[in-house]
Amino acid sequence: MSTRVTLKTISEHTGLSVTTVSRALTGYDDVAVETRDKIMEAAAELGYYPNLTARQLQKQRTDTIGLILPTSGPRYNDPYFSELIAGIGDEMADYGLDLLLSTRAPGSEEIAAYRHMVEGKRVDGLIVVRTRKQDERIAYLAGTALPFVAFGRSDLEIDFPYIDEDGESGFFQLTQHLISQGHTRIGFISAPLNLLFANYRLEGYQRALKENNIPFNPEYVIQGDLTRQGGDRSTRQLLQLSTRPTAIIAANDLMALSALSVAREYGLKIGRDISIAGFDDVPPSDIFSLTTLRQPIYDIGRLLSAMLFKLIQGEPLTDRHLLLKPKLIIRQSTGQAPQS
Amino acid sequence: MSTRVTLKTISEHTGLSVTTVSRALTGYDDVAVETRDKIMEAAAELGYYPNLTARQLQKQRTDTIGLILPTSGPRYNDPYFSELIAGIGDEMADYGLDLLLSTRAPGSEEIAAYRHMVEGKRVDGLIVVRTRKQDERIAYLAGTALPFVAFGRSDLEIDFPYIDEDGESGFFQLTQHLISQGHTRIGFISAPLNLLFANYRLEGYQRALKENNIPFNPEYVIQGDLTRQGGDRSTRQLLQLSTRPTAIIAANDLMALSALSVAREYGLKIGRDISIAGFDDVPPSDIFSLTTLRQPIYDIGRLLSAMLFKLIQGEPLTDRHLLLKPKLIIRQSTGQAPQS
DNA sequence: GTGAAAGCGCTAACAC
DNA sequence: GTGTTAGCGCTTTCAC
Repeated sequence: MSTRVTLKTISEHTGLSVTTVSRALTGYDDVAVETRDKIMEAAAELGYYPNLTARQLQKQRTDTIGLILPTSGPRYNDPYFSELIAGIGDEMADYGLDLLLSTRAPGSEEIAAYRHMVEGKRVDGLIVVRTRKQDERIAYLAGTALPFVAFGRSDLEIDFPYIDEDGESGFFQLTQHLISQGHTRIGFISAPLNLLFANYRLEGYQRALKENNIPFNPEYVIQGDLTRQGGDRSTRQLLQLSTRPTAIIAANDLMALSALSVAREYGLKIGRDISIAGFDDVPPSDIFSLTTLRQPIYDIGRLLSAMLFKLIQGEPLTDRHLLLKPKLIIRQSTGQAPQS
Repeated sequence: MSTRVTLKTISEHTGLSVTTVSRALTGYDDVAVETRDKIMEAAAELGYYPNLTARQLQKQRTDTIGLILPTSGPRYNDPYFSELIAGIGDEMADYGLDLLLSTRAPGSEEIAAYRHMVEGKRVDGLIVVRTRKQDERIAYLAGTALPFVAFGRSDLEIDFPYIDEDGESGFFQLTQHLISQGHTRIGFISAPLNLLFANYRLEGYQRALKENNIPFNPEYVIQGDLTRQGGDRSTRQLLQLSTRPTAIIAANDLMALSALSVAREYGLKIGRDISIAGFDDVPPSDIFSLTTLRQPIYDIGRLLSAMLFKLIQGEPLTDRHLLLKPKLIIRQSTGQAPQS
């Protein structure tokens, strides 16, 4: 059964040249109707399917885009990437493009994976996610002819197409909301500051404090690592302070959910004794009435793909830079500040 | 800059034939040391990187494995797949294999995606996840020469390599545990029964009831859909019964977490008024002290990949079938059955 | 409308 | 040791 069926096979079966077979199958219209029918029939009968690798080599196009996920440690810990992949995958499927995916921890191996895809000519374009300070991936890709889009801005002096959520505005809004509920001691569990979005979120928080003349207390800012464990640790640190915060904002939902749990353990009633909020609105967050900023990750995946597809097609982009406003979702985990 | 550097380029620069260049670069030892050095140098200088597509065509090997995720609807909703992808991606990276990923809802499009990968010769092997009743993917692949492994067993009369968790034993254990705590009215939020694992889990639950002479009450079994929303709906249905269950088991954590939240809404104290348990032990579950069965999804991803790699290499498998025992993790969400 | 020839970039068999 | 030739399976001129 595994006798390979190629154009040649069909050519031999029909007595027509490989060229004609190719043209008939590709749907060219300069082929006589009856030859086409004959070829189609033979192809169906033989179970022909084009060898995509051969086609790629010939066309110098892979119809594939690349995505390299920056992992960290054995556990992945974030529904975030699931959503993103689904968005990208679904959109790419609409365009008939495949997705080549790798997982690699930041570092030299990661760049090697990029080189592998780019210089090995395995993809027509790339999506970079979770941009970092002085992002080497961006720097590398910018020196390349390959189209790419990023989820996240950059501090490099390079112009490239991206989509980002406006974390500054989001966390400003959220902090502002908490302040309006009487909170002045607001803890902040940050993401690692080498991730660019972490900085924006922190800035939004700081701006809100400033505009409300609330002094910035460095003790209230803890650098978490976006994981459950990090959220747990950071929350404990905050709750052990002599004057503990009445509210805690975490840079992502996963850490906020951890905070929820730790606070309960401390006997605090969520939304009354302490307010807690996050960022992302990932699936389990609504279950726990977590106040958060909604970031439509699935849709962002689709948008990124749509942008990249246009770039690959050589079409102009209407917007090279898209800054999405996250939506504040107020739930039960935040409330009036306690009278202290 | 984008002048393609191929073997030919190096050949011209060094005055050596393409063949020799190829051999030197691939590390054959039948090349004179000085020619090799000369070639290496030229390659480095020119920034040569092999065209992987060309190599694939020639070697009839793609060094790529495929994974098609069965998605359903716009939201993906499950940290489960993130973990799995990380496991697969990390292991494949160790083998130097790439991962070609698609997302497709079950149906004809899905099979088309499989055909695309298989018959288009895009991959050397495939991983099938979440097996279903009369799984057409398995049936299709079994009729193919391509190596594949599955996460999940099958009800088809086909022998194929798989890894599965023993959901029957897991849910038997869990149900048994609840019964030993005095529960006799135990609700069960099932996964869709076309998913094979759903049946095993249900059977484990039923066996535990039977062995303890507790009559099976069909009203207590609701078919959920593994999502947050499904868990919510199903829980409400259970809690509205005239004699409501004192415990609820859900086929996955996401639904169990929903149940937790709904029960709270009903004013029930978790672990006292009602016991709730799930399956998976995904990241947020420990935060909410959910009793559950731990399934090491990341590791399963690695194991699946290791198996597939062996198959591709033509090495024999030590175990064609691996049935993992999930580990019962007892947390605060379950406790003694209330009196009454 | 159809076919012959060339070539995408690589590796492998076989000379020399 | 190195080069020549052939070929992986496809598409694309360019004749006829």
